Formats: sequence, C-alpha cells, structure tokens
Amino acid sequence: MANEIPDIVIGRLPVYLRALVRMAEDEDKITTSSHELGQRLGISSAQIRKDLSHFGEFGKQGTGYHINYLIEQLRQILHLDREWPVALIGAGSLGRALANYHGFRHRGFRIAWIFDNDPAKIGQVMGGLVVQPVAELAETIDRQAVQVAILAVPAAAAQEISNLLVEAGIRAILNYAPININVPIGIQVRYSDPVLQMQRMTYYLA
Amino acid sequence: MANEIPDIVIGRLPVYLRALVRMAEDEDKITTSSHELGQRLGISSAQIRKDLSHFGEFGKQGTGYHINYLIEQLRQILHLDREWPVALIGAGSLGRALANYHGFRHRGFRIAWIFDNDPAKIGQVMGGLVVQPVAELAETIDRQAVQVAILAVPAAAAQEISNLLVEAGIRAILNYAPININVPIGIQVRYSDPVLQMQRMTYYLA
DNA sequence: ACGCGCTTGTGAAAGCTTTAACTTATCCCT
DNA sequence: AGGGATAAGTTAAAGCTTTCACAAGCGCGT
Repeated sequence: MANEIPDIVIGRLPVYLRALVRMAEDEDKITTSSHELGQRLGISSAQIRKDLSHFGEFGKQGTGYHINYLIEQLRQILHLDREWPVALIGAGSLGRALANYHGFRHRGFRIAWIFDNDPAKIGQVMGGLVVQPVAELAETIDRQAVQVAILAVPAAAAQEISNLLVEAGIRAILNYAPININVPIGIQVRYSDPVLQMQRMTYYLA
Repeated sequence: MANEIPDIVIGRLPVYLRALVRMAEDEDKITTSSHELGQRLGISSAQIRKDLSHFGEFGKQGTGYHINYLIEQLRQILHLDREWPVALIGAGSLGRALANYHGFRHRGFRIAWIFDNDPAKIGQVMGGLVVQPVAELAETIDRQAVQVAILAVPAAAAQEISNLLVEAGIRAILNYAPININVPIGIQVRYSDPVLQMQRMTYYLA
C-alpha cells in the first residue's frame, strides 16, 4: 500500500466520509458494508473496497465496517483531524453567503478572515468577521501561516489575487471565479462554477 | 464520429468554451491553437484535439481554430444555443446569492422561479423574482416544462424535494445540498459542495 | 461446536482515457 | 513560386481505472 495514491481515489474519500457521517449522526447506524454504502452513492461496492484498500484494512469480513472507526480513519487520511483556518477573499453576495454558511465548522474548516478591496465593504461584519482590506491579505496569510483560501472575486481579479495568495504562502485555493487560474506546481486548486456544471448537463437534454 | 461520447469529454467542453469566450471577448483574439488553449488550461493539446474530434473538424491545419466559430459550435453541441429557464429551490443565503448572480444570463441560463417553504421568505423579492411557495413547485415545472433546477435547500430536505422535482418533470439538477441524492436513470445530477472540494485538497497538505 | 450467510481485501482482466507520433494541410516569408 | 514553420486530425500505444471473481475470515443460530 501507500505508494502513490490516484487523485481520483482521494476525490471519493470525502464523499464516503460525508455519507458515513450521515449514517452515524442522522440514522444512528453502527456498521455498514461496502455494498450498502455503494448503493447509496451509486458506486460499486468493489470500488469502495479497492479505494479503501490503498490505505489499510478497515473492515471485518462478514460484518463490514464500523462506521465511527472508518470516519475517524478517513479524517486522519484527509488531514481533517484538525481545524483548517480559511481566508475568504471577496465580500460580495457569494462571499457573504459563504461567510454565513455553517457547514464548514463541523467538517474541518473555519473561515477566519474575509478580505475585499471595496472601501464600502471593508469594515462591514459578515458571519461574525470584519471585512479586511485586501492590502493586508499577504501579511495576514504569512503571519498566521494560513494554507487554505476561498476565492470569491470577479473573474477579472482572480488571477491577480491568486498570485498574491501563492506568494503569501497559500497552498490550496477553492476558486469560485468563473475562470481558470494558473498556479505553480504543488499548489492545489479546485473549482466551483455552477454554470460549468449546468452546461455539462444540458448536453444530455433534448 | 458521434457514437457514444464519453461523459468526461462532455465535461471538458464547457471549460474550453469558457476559455474561448474569454479570449474572444476580453482579449480580442481571433484564432487560437490547441496548444495555446491547452497551455492556459493545463491540459495537453492532444487531448483538446481528440475531444473536439468526437464532434467534427473545427480547425485548420497551420492556423488553428477560429475562436468565434468554435464557440458557436460548442454552444450547439452543448445545447446552449437557447436560454434554459431554471427553477431555484431554496431562498436562504445561498439561494439569494444565486438569484443575484449575473453570470447565468450570458452563459445559457436564466433563473426564472424561486421557491421556498418558509412563510417568512415567501413573497420576498430576490434577484427580481418573488419567492413562491414550494407547494406550487410541481405545478409550475409541469406547466412551464422546466427541465433544469438548482437545489439550494438543507441536506435534510434535499431528497424529498428532488423526488418532487423529478416527478414534476425536471431532467437536470444541480445540487448544492451536502448530501448525495438518488434519482432515476436518465436524470442528470451534478454536485456543488465546497467542503468536499476542500477536503480533497487537505489530503495533499502536510 | 459447527456450518452457513455474509463480507472483506485482492490479483487479474476488462474497459476506458490520455499521450505520443505521424500524415496532411495551410500560411507566411523570401 | 517554393520552402519552412505551424498545427489539425488520427491511429496506435501506453497508462490508468473499474470491475470481476474468489479465497479467507467472521459471527450467528442451531
């Protein structure tokens, strides 16, 4: 095990984790099987077992997986056994929605700073935080050793802010701007553009 | 050509489209090459050529692609040569942000209805639309032949609303709720859960 | 105590996706 | 007008991912 694990496998682990947490917390289930989990997620049981096998042996033959134990293991693997402070850049309507979203807290993340370059927004309170000027971005990230940022700025500003973030020491960016950004190798970037997702679906519609 | 095109290819077309539109509109470029486009997107030129070759021949040897022509072709392929009306379910802070987002309009979509089940939200105006009661969801979707919906409700409600949507005739759902939903085959579902994306990145952080 | 159900982890096979490499075509410059 | 540079489209190979199928292990009920 533990050679070089395919990124596509890593991408499924959070999905498993989310489903397992739901089973444990909302359904009071104690154990599950690869078959049950797969059924729910629309994934084959073989794939789930294979994915997990990259990291060790977490189940028991005949019984399946102890849900809480597997949750704990997945959290360790994904480095969610700590809380990641996040810098949110952009205090527009999306930024505000993200700042007010309570779903980060229980899943390993805490939005700890909000930045914007609009003087009208700086100083406003969002999700309990005061919006800071972008000018202080680099200093804050550097001093606090922040590693994760969410980019919720207009497309035109995204590359420039991204450069700033990387230079200041950010190592993972979730980009909501509808544009591709270029970063040095080793920096993680993921995208969230609802339109891209919808355009992918309309292909299949008459 | 035109046998059964892999979904993974379909998924990249909107990305190409987005980059091409940017080249045309913001950079006044007339032509591009698979190499240039690939460089920008961090994709190999061979992959771009291969992807496009599923649908026809759009370029010219020695010159590359005429950007506006390729945009037009991609829009046709993805059925974006029309405007898709979208039903948005959920008028919380995310729903509000989506309702106010102006990025849909130029890319093939228009949020045409907003629904919520909270009496305090019903009647409010968001993004120029009046929030409607969920009770009228099915009737509206059915009567207007709406095919695309955005689900921005709490996880606990997502499966139930999804069932309603499907029964009313929806054929594509963009799900923002942090939960997997099950739908009949033939119904498109895509997900947007920022936490999933961030959890995928923290694996690579120390 | 034992056998039968169930379920894991896994090695090999099948299936799918990406890349490499090449032929052919076009354009531009001299 | 011709040669060199560029770049599409394509076939085959390489690489990657998923599925299959089975041995081995566990636990429950009799």
